Amino acid sequence: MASLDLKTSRSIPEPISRIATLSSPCSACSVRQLTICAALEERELSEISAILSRLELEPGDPLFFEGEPARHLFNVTAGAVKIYKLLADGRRQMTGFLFPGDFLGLANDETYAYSATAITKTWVCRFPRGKLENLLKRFPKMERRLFAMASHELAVAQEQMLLLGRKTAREKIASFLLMLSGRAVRRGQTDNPVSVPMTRADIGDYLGLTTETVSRTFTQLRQSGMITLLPGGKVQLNGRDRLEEVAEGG
Amino acid sequence: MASLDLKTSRSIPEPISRIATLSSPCSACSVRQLTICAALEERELSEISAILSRLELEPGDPLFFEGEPARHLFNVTAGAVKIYKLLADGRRQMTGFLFPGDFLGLANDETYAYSATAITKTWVCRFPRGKLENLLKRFPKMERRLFAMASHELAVAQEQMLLLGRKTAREKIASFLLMLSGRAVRRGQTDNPVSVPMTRADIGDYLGLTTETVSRTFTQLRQSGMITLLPGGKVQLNGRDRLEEVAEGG
DNA sequence: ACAGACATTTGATCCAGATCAATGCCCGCG
DNA sequence: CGCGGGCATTGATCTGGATCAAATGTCTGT
Repeated sequence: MASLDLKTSRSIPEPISRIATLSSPCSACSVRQLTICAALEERELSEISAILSRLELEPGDPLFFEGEPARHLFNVTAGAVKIYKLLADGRRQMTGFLFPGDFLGLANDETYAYSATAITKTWVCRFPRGKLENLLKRFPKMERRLFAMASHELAVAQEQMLLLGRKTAREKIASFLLMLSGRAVRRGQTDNPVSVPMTRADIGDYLGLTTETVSRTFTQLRQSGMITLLPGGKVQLNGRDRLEEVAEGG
Repeated sequence: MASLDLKTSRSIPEPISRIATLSSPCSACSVRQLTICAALEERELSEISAILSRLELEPGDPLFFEGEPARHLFNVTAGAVKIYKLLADGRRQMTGFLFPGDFLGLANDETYAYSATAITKTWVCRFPRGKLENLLKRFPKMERRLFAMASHELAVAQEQMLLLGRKTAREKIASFLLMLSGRAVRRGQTDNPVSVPMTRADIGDYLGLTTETVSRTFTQLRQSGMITLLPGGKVQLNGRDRLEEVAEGG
């Protein structure tokens, strides 16, 4: 279970997450079309390049903690990140899993509303909040892009509320696998088998279930032939249509 | 329970929701400082006034349905609106209750991601999507304001995920009452007793509970002296601190 | 004031998923 | 090659909230 003092503020520990020495140019960024940077022309990329730092994170490294002053915004370029909120007694709700192209760190008041931790070895671009805001003022297209991404997040969040409030364990797991698969395909990766880089506990905290129920439900879906569990955290979906029917309560 | 064909698209039935004849000027709008219109100078208000229609809705009147083409955006100026998503078999998840100053209708793709219905007699300003977007381009401050409102919604949505996934019935109801109270105060209304204009069924669909559990939990909180149920859908909070402790699982 | 339609409350029972408890599996490391 | 520490799985049992079932309130319109 979570140690209870996760909220005690320490920010990114620079010794662990060292600044990448190789600054590969933004023009070569493989996920640029998925991020806010898609709003910039080739010749404008140097502007954003000038304000970002590239960080490399090990599994378990924190990006930031809930309640901390929100000094940076981040863009995932490789790996996977989990974002979550905690209750005082340690109960945890994962509010999202982030993959290459995803953006995080938007803060409504001046502090982060959630904590963020790398799941796998992860690379991120980090933008100082103030500098990025200045850039947004100069490039309205980029601001519009960011707004569009936030709107999309909002729709995803509402879908997740439907899942958390009204779906059964079986429906939740089916929805989860389809979500991972759909997101993989949007990033140009293989959608089947789907890579599931997080632990059963993390999945449970995302779906509002316990580790045990997640495990049992995977077993049950496997036994009914809808999925096959492959080594290395991969899951093969045997017939997306059947899973979709389960996910929507059919 | 919900009739199952709610998704069959009809949009606002104009006969029911008649266009207000009195177009009180935006300069006299009592909730202007809470909405996107707060971003405009006094002299710019005519621009927004020119593209909006004022609608008056009766309890139960729909604003729009999930899946419908998203032709309009709305601003609540008086009353209360519920927004929700449905599963195929009629299970419902309320994703929000909206009050004066709140904005709705943001759509990520070209269709609404949720349905919206008036709870009480309600007044809204309605903006055609395309015309509002043109205005946003001309008034970047307004776009920034809308973005800030969306960011705020996102933080609220994450808080709601924590509630849905990890809180007990008691904690959910306590959180709900505090949320209503906090929002009332932001609109300059009395925060205690708090007005609860929605039914037990609606509350249940918002908190991921059944009507019966909502009712029982209200009774339980009443019996432990933390709240008093007043006529006319009002609830008096006896000691906010105690309720807050309950809401955070203390 | 009264009928009818809902909304709410309360009671009895049930069950999906939580909790408690081993055991198995896998991988890194000495 | 065997040992130790996290996961993951599986089993047994418990329980919070769902479900099924009546009352009982409370508005609305006539």
